[in-house]
Amino acid sequence: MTLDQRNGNFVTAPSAADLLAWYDRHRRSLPWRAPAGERPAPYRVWLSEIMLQQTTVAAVAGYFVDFIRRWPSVEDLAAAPTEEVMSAWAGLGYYARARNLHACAKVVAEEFDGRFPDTEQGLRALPGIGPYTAGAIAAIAFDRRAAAVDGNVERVMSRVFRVETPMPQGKPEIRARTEALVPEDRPGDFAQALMDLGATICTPRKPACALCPWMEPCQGRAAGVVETLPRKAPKAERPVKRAAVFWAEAPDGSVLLARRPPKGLLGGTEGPWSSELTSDTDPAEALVHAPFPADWARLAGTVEHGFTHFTLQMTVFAATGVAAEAPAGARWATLDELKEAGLPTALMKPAAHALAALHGPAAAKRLRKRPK
DNA sequence: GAGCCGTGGTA
DNA sequence: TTACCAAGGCT
Repeated sequence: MTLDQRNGNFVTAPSAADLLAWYDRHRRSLPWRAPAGERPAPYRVWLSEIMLQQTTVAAVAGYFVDFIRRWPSVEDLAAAPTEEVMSAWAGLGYYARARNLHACAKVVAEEFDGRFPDTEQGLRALPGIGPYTAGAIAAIAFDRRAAAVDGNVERVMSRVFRVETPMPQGKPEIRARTEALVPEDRPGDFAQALMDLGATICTPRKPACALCPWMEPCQGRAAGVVETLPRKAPKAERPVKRAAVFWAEAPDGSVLLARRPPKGLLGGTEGPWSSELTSDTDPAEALVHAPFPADWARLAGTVEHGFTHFTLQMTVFAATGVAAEAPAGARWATLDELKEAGLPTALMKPAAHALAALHGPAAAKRLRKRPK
């Protein structure tokens, strides 16, 4: 028991044992998790943790199974062409993760003989692995006494300890609080238990406090401020930017696909030719950005896509029966090849828009991803 | 440290 | 519809 100076309440500390007991009864079964009491393969832990960065469990599950089936080991993944990895990742978002994933696989396969480092510090040095992911892999795959502080843990800890300092200023305190709680025994289960608690009980809205193993010691609940935590500064509003997308079809029905530069927005992905997506392009002056001269027709309507920091409004220009060389960095591809290439959602939208306009809605539907 | 970097689900 | 947000990392 300690005294909370802010309100004079006596509070008991949350215990790892209580959380682990709850976890033993309520742990989620997930594709990357080993059965209770077993340690999952580091490759699977790493792959899942990268995919789960800022991405929901539901979105990741299918991709994880696909990747494991296609590349069962880190050596297999390292040996794959980068283009294939990018295609397999298409639709998951944050494409720098896919580039770093492949780079990391190569380092592990070629320099570490296929074995992941088993310490936070060693893991932290690999591409795509930051403080959170290093802690998660060290704890889950190697049972190291490491804290894995993600958005879930931030929420749980800010509530249990009533940390009212706004993020990100409050992060250091939350990390310290978490590290102090990690048990010597079962640190990997502790990390996963904390995430399960955040995902299923201590949710952003309407947390199920009555079911929480830490209801008793929760200071946020005692103060009646649970749902207001963690505190965050208001986000800046998203500007709208305009771009032109050029859908070109050759006489044989193949379409023009361009590979985007490796860094920046949608870096390394393929899609229809377009003006620079991050600059604001007036559709009335868009034709200067076309891949080649042609009889470009502006299609009716626009296509919108929301990114984290801006909304993109795309005007689609189409040309059919085009007999032209593909510009450098681009190629003519059949629609089957386009599906194989995998387009980011932002560019799948204008592609579907063009197909629907030129060939009817049925043609656009064929673009949709099918379960393998 | 703050901006950049996707996507789909939810209320 | 808008707004928030989900197992963050890089620059």
